Amino acid sequence: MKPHRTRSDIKREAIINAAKQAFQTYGVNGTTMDKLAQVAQVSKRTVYNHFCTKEELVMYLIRELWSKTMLSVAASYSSVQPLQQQLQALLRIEIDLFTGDEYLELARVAFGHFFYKTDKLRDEICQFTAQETVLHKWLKCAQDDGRLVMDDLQASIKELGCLVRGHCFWPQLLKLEPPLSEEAKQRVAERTAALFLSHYAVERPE
Amino acid sequence: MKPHRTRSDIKREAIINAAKQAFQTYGVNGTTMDKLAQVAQVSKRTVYNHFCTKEELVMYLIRELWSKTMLSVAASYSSVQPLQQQLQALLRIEIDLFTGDEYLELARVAFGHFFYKTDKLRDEICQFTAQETVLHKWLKCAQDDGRLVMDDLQASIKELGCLVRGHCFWPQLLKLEPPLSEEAKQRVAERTAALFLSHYAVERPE
DNA sequence: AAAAAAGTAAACTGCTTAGTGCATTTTATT
DNA sequence: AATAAAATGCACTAAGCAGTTTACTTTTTT
Repeated sequence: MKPHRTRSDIKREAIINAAKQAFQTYGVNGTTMDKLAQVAQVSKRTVYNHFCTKEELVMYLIRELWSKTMLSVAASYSSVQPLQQQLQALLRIEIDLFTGDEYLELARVAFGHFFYKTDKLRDEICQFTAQETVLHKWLKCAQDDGRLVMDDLQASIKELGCLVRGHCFWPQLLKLEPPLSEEAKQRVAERTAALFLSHYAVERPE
Repeated sequence: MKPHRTRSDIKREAIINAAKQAFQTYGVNGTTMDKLAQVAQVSKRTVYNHFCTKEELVMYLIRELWSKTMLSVAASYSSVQPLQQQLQALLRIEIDLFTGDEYLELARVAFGHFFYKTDKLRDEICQFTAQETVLHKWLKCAQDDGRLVMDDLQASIKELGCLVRGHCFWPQLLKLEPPLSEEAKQRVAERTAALFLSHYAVERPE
């Protein structure tokens, strides 16, 4: 069945796209509703017909993009595959998530908007942090299987997170460094897995 | 010789302190010049007598605090001390720098101000990044001494930086996590050094 | 074709804020 | 004590911006 995109739908989409782009480029405060309407090729009144206030538009964007980005991935531990190979693949998934345009743009809008409203930011972030469990589960399985020995699982997870985000998220969030190339992503996954495993993996000729 | 702090000096200092605090709390945009004058217990006109524009005040603060923060530390490699001990101490210095109130507050003001002016941010940051050489030098010495083997020195430095900043800078910058306690700082230094060395240090009974 | 729903343009309200002008008072210098 | 320098209070300008109102046109639905 055809969605039958009405004019209203088209206008709405134009507004959302314009907002996404403008917020990401100029920030929420730097984007006036007049400017936004102009970019969206839409009357300002139409913007207000779809979103009662600017804040509502901002929150809609953040939540909507967020849920789109958060398609959680399934991955499971294998007791036969080499750890390096498995961990590397897992990290690669995480890296791809962070380096995705959608994710980074969203993060920029959200952090820019919430930079001085840190309470709200925490609230919003709490609602999704539950997804961080893939790595967690895998590490636990590997530990139970006796192939990893970690005295403090939480700390080890954090170490992985720091390495990944430090390479492909924080510098890009502030545009201090350009986005990683495909090779660079792969390199980060490899090196990070190797570094991590050489500390936590038990010695065993494979 | 006595500095002879005139009233003018006192007022100026009050302005600077008020700005430091207000910018850090409410952000540059969230701090009006009227509010600032009120906090500083000073006439708004006096603020403008000391700083022609708000922007000038912002940039003064950032540059001034920056140079204060950047008292570079001296540290040298020893071929007899255990690597873990040396690296741990070096990391601890770095951690202390990042977790210092001055540094964090400055970073918040700067990032908040430059979040959507990334070109200017890069320009400003370029002028000080030369200081990142302490770790660099140490790693090179250890490598030349044959006790570390790193295929890519730059990448290894980055790994250390990710681990340190990921633990004690980024989350605190956005107030997603509270500042580290003294024990926590020590723990991060220990764990990070251990993780790093177990990958890059050559086997040798000490 | 008529009615309802949505969009448009432009002027307008109300509020905030950076920065100024000026007459007056306070502090520092000679 | 006289003069210069800095600080003050307060009204003011000019600009920007979220959100509204109005009178009118286009699209969708029935």
